[in-house]
Amino acid sequence: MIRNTLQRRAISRVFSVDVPPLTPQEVLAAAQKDMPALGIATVYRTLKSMVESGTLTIVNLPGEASRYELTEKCHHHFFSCRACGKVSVVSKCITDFKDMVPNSFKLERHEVVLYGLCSQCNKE
Amino acid sequence: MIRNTLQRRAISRVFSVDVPPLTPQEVLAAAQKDMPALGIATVYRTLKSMVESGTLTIVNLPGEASRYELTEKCHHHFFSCRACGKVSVVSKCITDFKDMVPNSFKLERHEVVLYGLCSQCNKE
DNA sequence: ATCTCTGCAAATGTTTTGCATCAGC
DNA sequence: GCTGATGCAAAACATTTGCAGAGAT
Repeated sequence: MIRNTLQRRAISRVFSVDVPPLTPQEVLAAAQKDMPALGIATVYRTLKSMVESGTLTIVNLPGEASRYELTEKCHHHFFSCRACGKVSVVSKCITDFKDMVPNSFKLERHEVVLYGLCSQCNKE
Repeated sequence: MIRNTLQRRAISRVFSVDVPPLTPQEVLAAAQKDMPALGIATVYRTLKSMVESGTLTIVNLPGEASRYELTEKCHHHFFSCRACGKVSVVSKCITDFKDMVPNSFKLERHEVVLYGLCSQCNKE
């Protein structure tokens, strides 16, 4: 059974507005405005349970700590330059990944990371 | 200028055979068979330069440390279950991602991570 | 009253960095 | 000989966990 605590409500509230994917540290800082005594361990524990319940989704950017965002938000895709390491956001999405997994799986979300050289490094 | 040292040759050799994506620790252990005094810092520094030169590619699995593999090897895609956390390998790959980036970019590789419920957790 | 959740601090694991020394070129 | 590369140890982060006490039900 999951209890409805002040801490969990403070953390949920952070994600109720329009925010970009956040790191656990950023979630902590934002939620501490409501709950100054909040600890980082609770943030990690709460984020994990919100991922398991499907409310949040982990966003993995190459070379960065995991970020979390609302599952319902439109997803992003990334391009990572192997030379300068810069990550850019890719808007277009060509979809239909359904055929990639067996029918017994429930496909909820996909994430695409493209690798190569960005326009800057491609010139040099 | 990049020097051709014993350490770099030992690390390169690890990747010359048919191996799965390796963590830096695994690379260290394998390369130490040739070079017992090799340190982990050198492994990290060498892996980074091999990624920048395009020889190696980083493979990011959700919830695991970064792994490295030869860029020329056929790529993999992953399915990550949000409930049990298990990661499975997806064989099929359907899409063409060329249209997702501007022409000024050089697209060399893509990685797809699918999220949802695996067949086990989907039943429950 | 029970039993989960929390905060703290310590432990764990990964990756980076400072620095003196070593070795390619 | 110059200068980049190495090994070590420490530092910097990210994340998890043990535990005793607080709080939700």
